[in-house]
Amino acid sequence: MSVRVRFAPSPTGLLHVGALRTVLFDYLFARGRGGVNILRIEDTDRTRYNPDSEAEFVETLRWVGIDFDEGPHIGGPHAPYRQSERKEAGIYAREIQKLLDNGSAYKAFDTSEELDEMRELQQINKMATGYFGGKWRDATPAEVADAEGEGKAYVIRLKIPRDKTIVLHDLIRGRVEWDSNVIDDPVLIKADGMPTYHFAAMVDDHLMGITHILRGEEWIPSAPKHIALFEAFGWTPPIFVHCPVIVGKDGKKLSKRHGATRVLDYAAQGFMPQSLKNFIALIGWSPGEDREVLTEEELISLFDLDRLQPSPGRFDLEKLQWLSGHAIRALPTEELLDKVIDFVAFDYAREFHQAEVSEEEGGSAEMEKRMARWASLELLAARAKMDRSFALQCVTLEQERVTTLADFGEACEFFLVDQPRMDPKAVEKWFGQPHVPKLFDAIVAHCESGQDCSVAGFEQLLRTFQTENEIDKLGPIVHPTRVALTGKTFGPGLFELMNVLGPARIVARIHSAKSLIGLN
RNA sequence: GGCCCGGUCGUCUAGUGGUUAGGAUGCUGCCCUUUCAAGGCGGAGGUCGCGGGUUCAAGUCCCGUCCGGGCUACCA
Repeated sequence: MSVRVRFAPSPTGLLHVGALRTVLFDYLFARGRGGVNILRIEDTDRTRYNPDSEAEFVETLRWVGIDFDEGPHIGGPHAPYRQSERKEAGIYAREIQKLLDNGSAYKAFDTSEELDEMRELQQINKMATGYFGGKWRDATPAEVADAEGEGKAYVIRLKIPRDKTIVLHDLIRGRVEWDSNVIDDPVLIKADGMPTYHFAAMVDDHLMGITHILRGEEWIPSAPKHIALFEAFGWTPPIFVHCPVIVGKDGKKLSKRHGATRVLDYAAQGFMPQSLKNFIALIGWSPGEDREVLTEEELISLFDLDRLQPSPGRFDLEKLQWLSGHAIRALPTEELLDKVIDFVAFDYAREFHQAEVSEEEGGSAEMEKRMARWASLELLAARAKMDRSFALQCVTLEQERVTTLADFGEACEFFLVDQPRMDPKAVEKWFGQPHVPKLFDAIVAHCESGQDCSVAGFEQLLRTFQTENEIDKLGPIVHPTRVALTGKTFGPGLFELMNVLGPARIVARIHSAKSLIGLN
């Protein structure tokens, strides 16, 4: 039987990294087995419905490079793929009738006040809370008819069999069992006629021929209800795969406190999809053989449900950063520049860098940083348009020094502006030495006299200056020059950087450096 | 409270009765070098949550225990 899996988010908000991991596994598993990957929207809760959510899912998944074979956006043999539409099509009404007819579901007319009261009583008596029958599980047809006649609202519940052992065979955790007497009767159809998750998801999984249900481990406690439901229908359940969750640094559920949770925020911060996928896949799964840096193809061919781990994993941003830097270094420079240009054209990245930043994420200081970063990124993209080969040289020189696409703006900034921002500490440290004025003059003279401005030419210039002035190390020559030209004490090789900058910019910068120390 | 899941260096992990418990990240030292990176080579970091058992032999099997997490809605 060929593999059919589904990602079934409920459209209540953003697509976060925890959910991404589940879809990633779906996708990797389906693609590696020549299977089918399905997107289904579980919009059965009208109160929490968010109309922008589905577009967010589709957009995010497209960015990350996870595609589907069937779904609301592309159709398919089991359409519709939105549960609200499936409800309108009468699918759930048809299926629930089967259960009502065979006696495994019943109508319950309890009011929410009555249910609250029941739970309160159960808590006081330290009993398990839940609906274990009430007066409606075994009500006579006459009682039900009366209540319906009075026009009372009702829900339809599943009649969980009593005195049985319900067994879950989970692919990751093995056999898990429950005494059916501790499982309460779940609502299948709400009073408004909408199905609950329990009902809609399982009915759809069966109807759509889903072979493996991949979902978060928070679903384990409701698995017995789902198994009982399949039994009530007489259907064979799919294989359950309860994936471990991703948690924050403190072992608690991932939240804003731990950094970005929205997948698109990682896109906006300049991480490339492949790095994110590589990183996320490695939480809870490993290919063995100590392999970690994997291409898309390797991920797909190596991925296997058998190697999933049961324990929750923490989200380690530093490892993502390493993977990201690694991916950037592996890219041919032409391609890398294109990615940077695309990144600057990416609407959400711009919005992210220009948006208000909440206090817990760093407040106005962080916001200023982001805006500055974005400004320098736009400068780079603009330059690339006018003079691609210049931008390419800048990117090449910074390639091994950055971890995300977003880092290129700041890294390349000194190449792009008229006058770089000077680090006052660097100025103080390196401009005071006695040979510096003479050094600056030598550089200006070299540039103005049209001498060799290749990498080797600049190297020779500075090395000659060193020997002529009997300075025992190259550092005292390189550092002041670097500060004068870039404003910083770190960056690409000086000779390479001078070569890219060219004589005109060098002369201008040396002049302003001189005026900074009162020499002009 | 009840039910369920989990527990190997800080973190991600390899490991399915016999290994000096391996790799990666992070930290750190050295090399390279004009700086910062990158790269190369090292180092520290683990009483495999704890206690019992089974066994010649236990991270691996069994029991107990502790800690962490989840669920306990007409949310998903």
